[in-house]
Amino acid sequence: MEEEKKKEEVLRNRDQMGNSGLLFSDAIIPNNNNMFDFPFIDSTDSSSSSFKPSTFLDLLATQDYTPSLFDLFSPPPPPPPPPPPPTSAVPESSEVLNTPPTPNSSSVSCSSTERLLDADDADRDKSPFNKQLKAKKKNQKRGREPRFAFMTKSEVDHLDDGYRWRKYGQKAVKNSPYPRSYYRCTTAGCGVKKRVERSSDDPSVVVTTYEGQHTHQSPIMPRGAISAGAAAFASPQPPLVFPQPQLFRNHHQQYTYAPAPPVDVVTCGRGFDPVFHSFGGEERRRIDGITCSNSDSFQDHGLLQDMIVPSSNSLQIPEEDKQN
DNA sequence: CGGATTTGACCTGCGC
DNA sequence: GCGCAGGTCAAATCCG
Repeated sequence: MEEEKKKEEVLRNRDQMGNSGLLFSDAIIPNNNNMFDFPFIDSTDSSSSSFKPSTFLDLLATQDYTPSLFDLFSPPPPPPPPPPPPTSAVPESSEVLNTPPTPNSSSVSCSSTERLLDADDADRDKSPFNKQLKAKKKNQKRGREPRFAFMTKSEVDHLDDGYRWRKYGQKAVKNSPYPRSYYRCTTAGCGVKKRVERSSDDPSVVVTTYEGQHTHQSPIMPRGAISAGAAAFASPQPPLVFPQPQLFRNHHQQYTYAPAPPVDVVTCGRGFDPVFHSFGGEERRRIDGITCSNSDSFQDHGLLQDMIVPSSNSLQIPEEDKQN
């Protein structure tokens, strides 16, 4: 019963989001598949062939050198990618929406990752913090950093993802009664930022957007749990990591996919399925060709459980990658 | 007392 | 060029 209600709620949210579109100017990529079924080929990895786990779990089992789940979404090393022409429809910044695991969060959606790290971004990642900030100011352009967005149904705005964040600003968002909070990773040398805001359409949904990649491991992250990510992207260098969702430990979380994104991301065949349950669940089921796991029967596999990943075909693949 | 948060001001990009 | 909105800074304040 409860499950049914949850599903309905998720669907509702999904619809709302779909109709109104998230605030994200960035693309939110919907996925039809359970994150774990998703082949994790990050667009970043031009050679997706290197690693194609069939499920997230596979990823986990495969590699462990990477600390965070988000690694999966880490942008590829440095492909000097000439920004795809507008026609390519590849948005400057695609984001991956996933579910941030927090106690209060119940549903999440995921989008795609932005893959292009322009030189500027790369520099920032390497440079000291203040330098990054200054650079940012100079090049304040939206959608340039790799982003990873989560839509979480949560009562709390700031979800604990395992990293330490420091709030450095808050702004009112146009067309939204809810303010947007800006956080920066407090780890020295790590310029990862994240924005947290509530959906104006559905106040119960918190949209968390991670920007940049962690240059360190999650301070409170149990190593094995999430390492799969990096592997997924087959990125030879695991240094950069996305915020690690410690939230994934929470059970009974449902995930919702964001509405179809205006991105040229390759979306799954038919839109996305709004509700995804924690992966690793025993009762995975296919809905419309989508594999889902039942949150109720969900077992604790670590943070990853709650992660929902876009299906392989829903993953946005950069033009350059596609060509490869 | 040190670290985190708040909050108004400032800067930058973008659309008109 | 101007105004708006988003993003960041930094001083003040709060809290453990």
